[in-house]
Amino acid sequence: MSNQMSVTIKDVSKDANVSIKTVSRVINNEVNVSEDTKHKVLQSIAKLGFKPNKNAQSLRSKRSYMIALLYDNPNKHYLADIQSGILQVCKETGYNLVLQECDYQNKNLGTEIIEFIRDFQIDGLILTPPLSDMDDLLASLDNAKVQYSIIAPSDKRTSSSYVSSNDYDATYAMTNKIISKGHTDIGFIKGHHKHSASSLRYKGFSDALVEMNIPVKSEWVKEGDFSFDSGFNAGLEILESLLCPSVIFASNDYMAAGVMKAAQMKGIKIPSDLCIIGFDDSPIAEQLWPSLSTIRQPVEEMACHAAKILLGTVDGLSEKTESKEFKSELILRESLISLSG
Amino acid sequence: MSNQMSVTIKDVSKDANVSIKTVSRVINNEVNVSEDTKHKVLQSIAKLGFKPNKNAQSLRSKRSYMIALLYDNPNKHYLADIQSGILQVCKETGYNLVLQECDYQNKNLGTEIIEFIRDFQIDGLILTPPLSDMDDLLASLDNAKVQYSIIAPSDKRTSSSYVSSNDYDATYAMTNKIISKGHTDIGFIKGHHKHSASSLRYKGFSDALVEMNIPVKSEWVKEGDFSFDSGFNAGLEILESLLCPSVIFASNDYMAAGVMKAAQMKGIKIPSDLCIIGFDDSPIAEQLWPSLSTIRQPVEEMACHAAKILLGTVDGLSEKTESKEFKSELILRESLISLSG
DNA sequence: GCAATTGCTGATATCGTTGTCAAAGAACAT
DNA sequence: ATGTTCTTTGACAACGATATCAGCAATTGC
Repeated sequence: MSNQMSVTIKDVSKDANVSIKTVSRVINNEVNVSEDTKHKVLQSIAKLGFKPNKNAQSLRSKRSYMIALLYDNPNKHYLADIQSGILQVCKETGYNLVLQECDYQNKNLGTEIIEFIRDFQIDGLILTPPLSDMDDLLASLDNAKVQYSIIAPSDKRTSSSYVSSNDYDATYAMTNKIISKGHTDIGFIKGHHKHSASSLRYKGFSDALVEMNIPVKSEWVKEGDFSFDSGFNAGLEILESLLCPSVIFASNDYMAAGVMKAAQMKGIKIPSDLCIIGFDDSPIAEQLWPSLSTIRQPVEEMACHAAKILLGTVDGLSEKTESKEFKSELILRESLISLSG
Repeated sequence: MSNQMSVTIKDVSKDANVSIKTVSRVINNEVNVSEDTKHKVLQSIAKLGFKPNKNAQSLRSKRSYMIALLYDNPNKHYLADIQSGILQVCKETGYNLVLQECDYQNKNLGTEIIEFIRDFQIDGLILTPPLSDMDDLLASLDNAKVQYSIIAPSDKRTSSSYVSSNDYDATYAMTNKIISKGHTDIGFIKGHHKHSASSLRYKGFSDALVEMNIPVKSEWVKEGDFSFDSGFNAGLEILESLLCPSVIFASNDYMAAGVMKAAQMKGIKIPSDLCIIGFDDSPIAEQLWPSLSTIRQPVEEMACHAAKILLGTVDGLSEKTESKEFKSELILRESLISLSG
């Protein structure tokens, strides 16, 4: 039978025959509590099944034990992975996650976020692209002394706390892999221009080409926005050129899937007539036929790390965690083959 | 410049020259406050930019202004839609959403959920399938007097608060549509057996066949678990039968996509050799080639409604919202054509 | 040996609300 | 005029934790 009334710090203090302050000290792992009393208190806590009341803690200590995830990203798989990474850490540390969808085009975004934090006394934020790419936003957060950690490609180092991915290196490596298979006619579909990942991925691609003395053909380079439709349209455009490339490298898997559909509709055989490469290793990459060669970033792990960083600075109890760059992995599947003839 | 210290009810009471209790009354829309004082207080609130402190409110009133979404569902698009529906309502009402991933096989699930609610003083729950299908879980929640609303197929009426979908009618209608195109050899892939939607969808299918005097061929009926892989495997099995059906109807789009890949790998042309039908209208349905005929449920709207129902019972301020059944819509795309010959 | 420091503990104020209860005045009934 | 009810209001306690500060004992320094 569970009691209607919940156990409070007062009950524990009575049971353990100490003051409530001492119980509080034990809960918060403060120094200067003798081993004896600590043990006594912990026993009473376990015996009574005491759990501190979050609201009372928050009210008094001005901390909410809540962190918020800010996002403006249509990719639901990406977001879901981010969420589960953060939730893992939250579960361990007793924090709670609040979701906040933002509009990156909103002029008052900074103000609204700071207001949101004040209203709910949010302890810290985790920002994902493209929000993590907005320097002015980060500046206002810094200015308001808001704690946050960001998940972003490797060129963003404005924040002291970040988790980054090596987008440049990844596309550079993949492009070399493509070239090593004998291809020289390679198209590219860029991502949304507001994401810093977009330019980094393109730069990795073009640098690799240039380094091998392969010219970048501008009619084979299109700009998408990471959506399936934009990939589909860009794919159609490229495939209507007089001369078609033998490979199209899209900046994410959804756009790559769009290219694949466009090619299939035009009767172009994949991979014999056209190879397609994506980025992200979304579930769809494996589900397409032929399956998509792509690049995997450990998104969930990155989110996990971002949460640890944030809680390390926000929560005195947790240990500090360092910023870190995560490495991507090339995933080679059916959609990329050696150039025949 | 925003003040470091935030404005409290005390500041408002001083400014409006009333007691703090009267301010509290105005905030909470209590009766028996004269129009004059109410107006005065509201003006002071606006002037000072006062926002009640959630933690203090929660501590005193024993309500957290947080609701939780419980789920155990691998379909990320579905979850994302559910989330955004709930978040819309939360934003309007000032509530907050907490995510809680559950394991439906966990023997102690009921106990753990009740503990979770007690710890965080969660005001109410929203349950999604398959959790919303677990009668024993719902019973323990009822028993613990936990407020919740459920999103589930139409046969679940244990809770007084539910949002339901007409899965039976939808597959029944789609099956008739298939038959009207001249098909009689129709395979079916069931969903995960723990979801009540699975049996309802199958029943809608088989009832429609039986009613038209078309026998259900058991070698063309397989059980999947809503995942792409399970659809792929079930598809392979069916397509290796001596006699292949001219249509395969899968209980969701991911399984349908699996079937499509299996067929394409075996060189079976879609839709001329085999038509494929899905369920859910996930984004992938439009992205496949040929695009998938499927059934759309207004998931986001349903979640929105579920949140309104919950807050109607939890929050005295919100108005009560009634339970409701939402209708599905048949989406006909390239993957279904009339039987030729 | 005495002062200064350190380690441990508890009494009490406090966070910002809502709940309880009583009081004052108006309205109405007798 | 008096009693009863209803409306409106405020003083003060309470929610369950942490913060402040003071006190006492044990240790250290000289």
